[in-house]
Amino acid sequence: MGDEKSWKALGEFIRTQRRLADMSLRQVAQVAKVSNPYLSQIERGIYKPSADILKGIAGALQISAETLFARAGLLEEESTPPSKKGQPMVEQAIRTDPKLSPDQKKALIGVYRGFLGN
Amino acid sequence: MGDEKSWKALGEFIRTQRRLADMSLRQVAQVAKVSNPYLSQIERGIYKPSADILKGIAGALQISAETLFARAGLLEEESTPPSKKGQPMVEQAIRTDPKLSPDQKKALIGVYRGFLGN
DNA sequence: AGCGAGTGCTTGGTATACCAAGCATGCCCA
DNA sequence: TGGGCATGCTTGGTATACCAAGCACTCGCT
Repeated sequence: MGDEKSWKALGEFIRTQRRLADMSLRQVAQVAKVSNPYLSQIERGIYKPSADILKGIAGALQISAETLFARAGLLEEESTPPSKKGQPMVEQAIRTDPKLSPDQKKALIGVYRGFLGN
Repeated sequence: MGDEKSWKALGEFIRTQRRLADMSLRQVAQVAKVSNPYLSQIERGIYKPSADILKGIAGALQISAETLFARAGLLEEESTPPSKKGQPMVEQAIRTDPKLSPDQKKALIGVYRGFLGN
């Protein structure tokens, strides 16, 4: 059922985030309350973590659980309830901010997109 | 880790929703691609369904997966109380962006304020 | 009554999520 | 050179999520 691929990608995403936060396997594992080998295996896509494990990992990495769920393909929707559908709120707000120069806007949006994991 | 109580409540919620949709265990189970005994046990709080099972059940009951995840206590409630007027649009948008971690939000806002200061 | 089809539940078993202990390698400092 | 100490990984085992088969019951129908 699980698409295999999603899980693999999820693992890589987690590893990336962990390295980005400059933390070791054991550090994250301890905070997330899982064993370090298991975390390792998750990162390599060998096992599919259950939901509460995912939540723990998200907490340890200080990223939102929703993000991980979405990455794992467990949430169908990109929650885009209000306003504009094509563009995220943040980008829209940045673009329309009169106090920012064009270069600054570009930089900010760049950082923002970087954070989203792309 | 899982609060026991949440899982019990989740099960009752699922059963309620199922009855409300006037469906039998087997019907929902088939659509959700789980066995009917297992679904029964989930409804009685005996087992904690994994995330993809939850997603399947949500689909079968035509309710959003997010709702179930929230019920299961897997998503911390975002509860974005809207609009503070004194705050710039950009900061507000950043703070309420579900895809950003707290640290990332802090960083982004930091960059933004830095730009305004120069 | 008797049966057929519906309901939810119990039970034995299998697959897999998850862990404790330990291995292998690399880095630092005496 | 060699012993701590950190890193990520392997392995054997346990707990539990999940299923197939079947039980006990109820409700219409004839």
